[in-house]
Amino acid sequence: MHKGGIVLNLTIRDVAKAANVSPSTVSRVLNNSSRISDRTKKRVLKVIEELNYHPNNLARNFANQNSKMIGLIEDLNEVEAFNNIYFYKVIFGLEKTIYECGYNLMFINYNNLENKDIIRKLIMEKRVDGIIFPSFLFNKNILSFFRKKNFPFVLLGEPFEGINKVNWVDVDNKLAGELVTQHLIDKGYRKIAFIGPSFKVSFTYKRYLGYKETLEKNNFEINSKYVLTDINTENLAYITMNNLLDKHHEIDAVICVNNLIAYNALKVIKKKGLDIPKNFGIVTFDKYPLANYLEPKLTTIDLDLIALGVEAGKILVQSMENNIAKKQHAFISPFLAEEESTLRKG
Amino acid sequence: MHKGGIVLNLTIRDVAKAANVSPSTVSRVLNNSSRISDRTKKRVLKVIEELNYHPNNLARNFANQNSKMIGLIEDLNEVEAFNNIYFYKVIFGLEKTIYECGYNLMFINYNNLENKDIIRKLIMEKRVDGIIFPSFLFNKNILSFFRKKNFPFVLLGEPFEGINKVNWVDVDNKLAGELVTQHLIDKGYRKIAFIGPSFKVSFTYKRYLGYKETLEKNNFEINSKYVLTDINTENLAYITMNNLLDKHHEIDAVICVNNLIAYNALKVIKKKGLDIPKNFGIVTFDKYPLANYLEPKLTTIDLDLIALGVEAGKILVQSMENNIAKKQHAFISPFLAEEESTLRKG
DNA sequence: TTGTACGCGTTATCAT
DNA sequence: ATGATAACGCGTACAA
Repeated sequence: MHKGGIVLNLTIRDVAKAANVSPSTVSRVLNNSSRISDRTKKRVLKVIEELNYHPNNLARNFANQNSKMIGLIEDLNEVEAFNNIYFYKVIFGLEKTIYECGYNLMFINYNNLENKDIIRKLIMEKRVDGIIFPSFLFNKNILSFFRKKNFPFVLLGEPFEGINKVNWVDVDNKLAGELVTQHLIDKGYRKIAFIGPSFKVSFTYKRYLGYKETLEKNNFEINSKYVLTDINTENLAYITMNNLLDKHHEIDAVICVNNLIAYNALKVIKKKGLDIPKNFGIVTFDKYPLANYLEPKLTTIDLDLIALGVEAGKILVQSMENNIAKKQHAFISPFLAEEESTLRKG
Repeated sequence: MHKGGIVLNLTIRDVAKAANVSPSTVSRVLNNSSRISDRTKKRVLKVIEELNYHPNNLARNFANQNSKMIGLIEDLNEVEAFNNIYFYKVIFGLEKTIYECGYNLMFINYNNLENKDIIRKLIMEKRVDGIIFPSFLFNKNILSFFRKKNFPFVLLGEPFEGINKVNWVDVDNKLAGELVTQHLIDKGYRKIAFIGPSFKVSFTYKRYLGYKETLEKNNFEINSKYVLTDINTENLAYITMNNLLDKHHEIDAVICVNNLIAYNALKVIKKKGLDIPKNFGIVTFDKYPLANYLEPKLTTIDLDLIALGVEAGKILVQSMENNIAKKQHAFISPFLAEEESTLRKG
């Protein structure tokens, strides 16, 4: 296609002309919309093929006033390379799911932004048709904005408030805490410690709740001295575990909320000469990256984070296309993966 | 804004009316384009603020015939959770860089696609303004397509052919091999083995080249029996290392091309009772995820993969905006991070 | 079933 | 420095 010497892109009109139909017919074929005779449809398709015509997505989006794009906001930073497993799996599952539904994924790192009002911007400027973001960015203010706009979104992580008013997905961390605690009890461990970051980190608190309730259910005494939180550096994990074992020789198992804490706790346990799993049990959550590469390999509660991404995508697409008011949430079930660190007779 | 009872979005015309200027003036303010009187500019800006007007990005993209979107194609699969570190850092650096230049990132997982002709599709349909993809997807066919379209792109990884005809970024793997080999030599290790995946995996071969040339430079004999490749499972790594040490007691150091091979090699070395670092040295590439969490901690050649993403973004944006014919490439320099596994007097 | 005509919101060109 | 007007390519209401 040339006009005045400048190469132009093929349009729906060019196809129409070549196929001896009107532009709207071509459009209908493209969107395989209602009632087109098979004969013309085939003819048009053939011309499209011959001319190597590709619809201009910019024009389509404009005409439809949608972007066919789903925004994913994450908060990645440079140092925490260990977060990446979470990110990697969620984005894997999410992209796959939405792509199959005809959407593309736009990724935005909150951490890199100077303008923190990104959510409003994306929506007001019609850059995305739906949006997924971590629940820590959610609040009443944002909620009323979404309400007013009637804009579809899904939170990654159960929000602190309004859990029935919005779509969200999360790992069932309480269940994870229950599973791991019951496992230790079944294996005959009796004095079980719990060590993790701050309770403000929601999965820490949830896992703790599972721990606590399972102890209660089994009529175990709950000793607050066995519960250590606010462990946010590797060094602190080491020191804390060391103090704990010095003070409480009766402790015979520990639940570590993350791989890094487990790594350091394990170091302490080995240094003290305790025999794992015979005299001491240790467990953690999430298999990657370390749990299976320590000596001994750690029993973990493994989390299907790909499924988390898949669910987020499904819920979002559903609420975009059906425009349903009913809010959904998905709890991904964790599962026990027993390894050497608790492998003894119950 | 209402028309016939339906809520419409604010347009540039509404702003124009309210500010008593023409739509084109508003447009000029929005794009802070040439010569607008400060007075009108301020007035328009004030109205935009008051009305809470946001430009419709779909219309903008349509009018400009660009998407302000950069496509990143990666090939992630479900199982290889260890590859993700690479992915995480590259996307971090890339997104940051292009966002600052006014572009958004669209992420596509090649692995999830049934239609493998994604690159052409993205470009023909004008879904992206520039594209970044792994060099294994690159070939003559694709090259001629890009040439014809004059479309900007950057390869992740040095391509096998046409290295001066296209933009690409890569880690300087040959240098990495040199650094690590020279380090071992400086530390007094004399019989150095090399163990990795297939030479078809380009970084394996490059690291090997660095190893080989450094041995030559130091007048060390090159023994092909010390070079073991095609190690693509953990089990194979273990067996191969075991055989190697059984046959060649004189070996006193090993270079492991990745963390997983290093993990298994280390197991063998320890099982054989060799004293690290005193009598045996072991090194690997990339710090994450395992190198610093093994006993002993491994000396590594660390790779700044964030910088890789940053460079890819810079080169792409440059070639999009300047439309320069000159092809660029960036080699990211690796650096030695000495740890316990080679920590002895040279 | 197919064709005609117009509108989507912005930017660019050409006036003034 | 600002305004009027014509694209940009597609989808769709309405007509036939």
